[in-house]
Amino acid sequence: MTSRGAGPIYQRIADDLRARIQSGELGAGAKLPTEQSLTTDYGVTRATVRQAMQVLVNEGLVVSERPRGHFVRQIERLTYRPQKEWRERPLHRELDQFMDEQVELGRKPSQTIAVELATPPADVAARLGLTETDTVVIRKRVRYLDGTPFNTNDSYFPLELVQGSEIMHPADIGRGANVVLAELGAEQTHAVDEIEVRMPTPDEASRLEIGLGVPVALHRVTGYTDDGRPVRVVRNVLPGDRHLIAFERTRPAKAEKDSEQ
Amino acid sequence: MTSRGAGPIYQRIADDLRARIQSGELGAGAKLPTEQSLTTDYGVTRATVRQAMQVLVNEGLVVSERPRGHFVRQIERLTYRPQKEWRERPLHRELDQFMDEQVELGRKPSQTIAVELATPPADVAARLGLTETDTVVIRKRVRYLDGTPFNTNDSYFPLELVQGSEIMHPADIGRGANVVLAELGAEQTHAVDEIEVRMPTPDEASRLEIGLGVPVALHRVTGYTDDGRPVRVVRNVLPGDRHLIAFERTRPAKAEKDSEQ
DNA sequence: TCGGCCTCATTGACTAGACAATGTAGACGT
DNA sequence: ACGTCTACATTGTCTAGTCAATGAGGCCGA
Repeated sequence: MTSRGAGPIYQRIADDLRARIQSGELGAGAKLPTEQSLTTDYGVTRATVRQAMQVLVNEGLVVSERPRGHFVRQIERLTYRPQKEWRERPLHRELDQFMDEQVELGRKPSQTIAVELATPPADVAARLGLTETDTVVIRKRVRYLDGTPFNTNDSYFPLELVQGSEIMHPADIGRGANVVLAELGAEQTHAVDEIEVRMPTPDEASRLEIGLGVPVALHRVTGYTDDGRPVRVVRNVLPGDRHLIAFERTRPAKAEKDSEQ
Repeated sequence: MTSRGAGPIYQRIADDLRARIQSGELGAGAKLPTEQSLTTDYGVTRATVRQAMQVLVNEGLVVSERPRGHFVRQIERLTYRPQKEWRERPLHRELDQFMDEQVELGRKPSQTIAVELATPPADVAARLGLTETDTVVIRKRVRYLDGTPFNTNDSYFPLELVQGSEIMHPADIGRGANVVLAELGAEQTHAVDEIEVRMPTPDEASRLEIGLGVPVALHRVTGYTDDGRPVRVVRNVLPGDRHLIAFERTRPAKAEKDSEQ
C-alpha cells in the first residue's frame, strides 16, 4: 500500500494517489478515497492526509467538492486561435469570431460587456505609450459558454482616440472594434502578441470562477497602425483548464537555414 | 492590522500580506514577517499562519527559503519567440536560435542532450499518426541559462524516418534538425503550434527545478512536409516565471472585416 | 587568517484533538 | 406523489503542542 521511498509521508500518499489517477484506475470525475479512510489506510492523522490532498489540488489534478469528497478533475479544453482575428469571417454577426466557432459546435455562448474610464495598469500604459495618470477607455468583457465563464477580454483604448465613438457604448459592436478604429483613422494593421503564464490573481479567479490549482495565460495583444502608433491593447485572461491556444505557421519561401527549435 | 472582511482568518492574513506586496511595501525579494511574529500579530496559532503562507506560495507570489524565511518572488521573464524558427539566422552555430539571442545579452547558455528510443506518449502518437506501440526517436534537451534550467525541449521523430541519421546522435546538430530532415527527404514546411497551460508534473518540476506555485506552458509544435505528412513533434516545457511567449502578426492585405477579439 | 564546529532562528512535518459548514439522501408528513 | 425537514457523511477551519531539518553567522582552535 504505502509504496516505499524517501520523503515525507504526505508526499508518498500524494504519489500513490497520483499514480492511481495517471494509471486510469481513478478516471476523470472519479471520487477519491475519503480523508477518513486514508487516515486508517496509512495510519496517520487527518492533517497529514489533508496535506497530501492539498498537493494534488495544487497540481490541478483533483478538485474538492465539499462535502461530497475529492474528485479527479475533468479537463476539457477548447481551441483558441489568436490568428483567426484576421482570417475567415463566418459572419454570425453579434458574436465575435471566437464565439462563432463554438456556436457551430452546439454550445450556448453569452457575454457581458462593461465600459469604464480609468487609468491604465502599468503594462498597458507602457504599450500604449501613455503614463499611468492618463485616461483610457476600457471595454471589459466576460465570455461564457454554456453558462460558465470562459475567458475575459479587456480592451484598452486611449481616450482621445475613441472619445464619443461606438467603442464607448457598452454593447456588442457588430462590425468589430477594428472597423470602428479604422473609421476613426486608426486602422490596426499590425499586432504583437505576448503570452504570460502564471497563477490567477484573486480578482481573476473570482471573475472566471477558477478553482485552486488552475493557472491562467495572459494573452496580451498590442495593435498598431500602419505607421507604428499603438491604438489598443487587449488583455485576454484564459484559464488553463479550458483553453488550448493554437496557431499555424508556413515556412516563408526560400529560408536557407533552420534551427533545431 | 487585521483588515476586516468575511471569510476565514488565514485568508485575511493572506490578503493583508498580498496587499503589502502589491502596494510595493514588500518589493521583489523582500523578506516577509516570520511565522512566529505573525502568530502574535494576529493572535492565532502557527498552523493558521502557515495556511496563509501556503496560499501566497500557491499563487506564486512568495517562495520559502528554508530556514531563512519567506520572500517575495522575483520574476524575470525572457522573451521566447516561436516564430523566429523561420526568421533571421544569426549563425552563432553550435547553439540554436533561442540561445543565440541570450548570448547577445551577456548570458551563459548551456544545454544537455540525450537521445533515446521509446514509445511515444499519447499526444505525440496522435500527431505523428502512430500508435502508442510504435517506436520513436526522442531527442531530449534541457537548456540552461547562467546555470539554472530554463526550459526543456523534447523532439519526437518516427524511427523509420531518421534511422541512422545524425538526429540519433546525442550532440548538437549544427545545421539544425530541420536541415537533416530535409536531407532525408522530409522537409518541414508547415507547423502547427499548440500551447497548453497547466501545473507541472512532478517530473517536469524536478527537471526544471520549478518551485511551488509556478505553472508551465507546454508548447507543442507539429511539423509537416509540403504534402501534409507529420515528421516531427516538439514538446517545449516553459516555466511560467521565466518566459514571455511573443509573436507578431501583420494583417493580410485586403481583409474586409474584422472581429473585436 | 582560515577552516571547522556549534548555536540558533526559522521553516517543515506530524500528532490529537474540536467545532463549523454544507450537500445529499432518507424519513416523514400531507 | 410530492415537498419539507432532518440526520449524516465529509470537508473546512483552527487550537496547542512536539520534534526534525537546515542555512547562516559567530566562535574557536591551529
